[in-house]
Amino acid sequence: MHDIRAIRDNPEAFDEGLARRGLEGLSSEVLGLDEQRRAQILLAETGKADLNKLSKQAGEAKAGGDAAQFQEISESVSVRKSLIAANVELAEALDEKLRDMLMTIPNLPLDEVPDGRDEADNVEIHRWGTPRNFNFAPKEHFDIEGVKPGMDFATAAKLSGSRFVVLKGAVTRVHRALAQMMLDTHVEDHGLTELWTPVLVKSEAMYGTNQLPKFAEDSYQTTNGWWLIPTAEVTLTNTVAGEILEEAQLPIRMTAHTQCFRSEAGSSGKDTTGMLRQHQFEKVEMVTICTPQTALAEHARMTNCAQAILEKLGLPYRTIVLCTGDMGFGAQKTHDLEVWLPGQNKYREISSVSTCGPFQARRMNARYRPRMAEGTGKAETAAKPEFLATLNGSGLAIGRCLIAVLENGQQADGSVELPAVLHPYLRGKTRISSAGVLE
RNA sequence: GGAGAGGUGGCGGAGUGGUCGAUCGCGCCGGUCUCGAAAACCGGAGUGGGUGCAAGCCCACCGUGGGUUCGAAUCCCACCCUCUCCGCCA
Repeated sequence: MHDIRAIRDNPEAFDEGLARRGLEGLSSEVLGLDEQRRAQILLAETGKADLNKLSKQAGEAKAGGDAAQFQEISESVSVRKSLIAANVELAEALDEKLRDMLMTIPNLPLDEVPDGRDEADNVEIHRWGTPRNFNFAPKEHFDIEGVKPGMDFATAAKLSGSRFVVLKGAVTRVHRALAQMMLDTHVEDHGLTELWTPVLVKSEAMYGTNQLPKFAEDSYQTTNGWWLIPTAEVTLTNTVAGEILEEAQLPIRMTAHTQCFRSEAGSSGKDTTGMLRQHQFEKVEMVTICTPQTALAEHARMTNCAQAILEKLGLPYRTIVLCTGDMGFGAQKTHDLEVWLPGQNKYREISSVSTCGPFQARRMNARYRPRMAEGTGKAETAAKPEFLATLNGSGLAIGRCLIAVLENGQQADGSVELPAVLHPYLRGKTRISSAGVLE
């Protein structure tokens, strides 16, 4: 959510930011509403101040035993009350209207983010690994002989419909090994704290991380009002909602392995075969809570954490900066990691790492108390709470990572050689045979 | 699901109709003392909003939403949440 003061102070910058995202300027609309709202607040509060004064006088009259005076004041109060109530109601309505408007306006891109309309304008900033030279035509994951017995879309369709999968045998072991390897790496090599969280959350949490109010149709809701999280960003980030942290506690770097649920409402027809795009999938998520000043450094760090996983797996990838027109709603800057999928002969998104600045924190009312500079301890310099910065990134999407491992490791005979880093997690097994057996 | 207790400022914990935005303790900040620190003592400090060049003034906030009253943290109603015990259960 945007800070109305910032818009008031610099409406041009606000509109320029929106323009960079390909959106119409909204400052005049927002500020017009803000002005109305403030005028109404003034009206309502003046009325309330009046009433408060009269109440006090009534109390004094009563204490002084002046019944006539008390009677007169009481009556004058009741006459004014309804008018003031109407003013208060209108003020609240305008306040809510402004808040609702601010809630649906996306975050502004940082200066350094490249301008552009869509994914064609994204900029590659890093490339690692060389796609293997296959001496045969590499297949997509669901067509590889050794994978077929372990990836059952027909049975999943019977149970749940399209965009679901049943994994069996060797493939489940690899899937599970990937999750463990990612978590262990983040915890031990990268110093993140592992959390295990609910996947059912209240609406407030979904508001905090921008899924609501604008993107309700992308997620699932239970009959009693809980939402199924589309990503652990929701639970991890909202752990600090409503809190005031001490600067010394920062940064807080978290990771969690969870199920994720997405309706994929806007993507019918896209990636319909295979398990690239599912309604239910697993992901290891990373979230950092820090000061706005350190957010960019943390963003770079988090990108490295995600890249490290792909490098450990020996999977070729590239990292791109999303252009202004392709960034998600809450992001100030986003890196996407794209892994090489030989079956598709393409790089495909496997991780998205974003800094939101104080945008989500403002929604969540998540703040920190800045450390005071030494020797400046006057009362007026006492540290006021400020909004935190929040960052999130996949580290990584496990299903997509599984696909990448299978496609990149496939052999001419339909077997799959698995990355060495996974062998310990497979009790020394190194490959899936063309018959689908882990050996 | 049943019974009970409770939700107050950064934390702990008072407060049961009118200078209570809230006693007190801890923690925090400044000062005195000290070579320096600790202790002790003195002083300061809630959050959000409106208004004003500013000093300041005003409004709201004691889980949430209603109600009673001239006036509510305090009384009434509904809801939410937490904790304890019992039951059931992975």
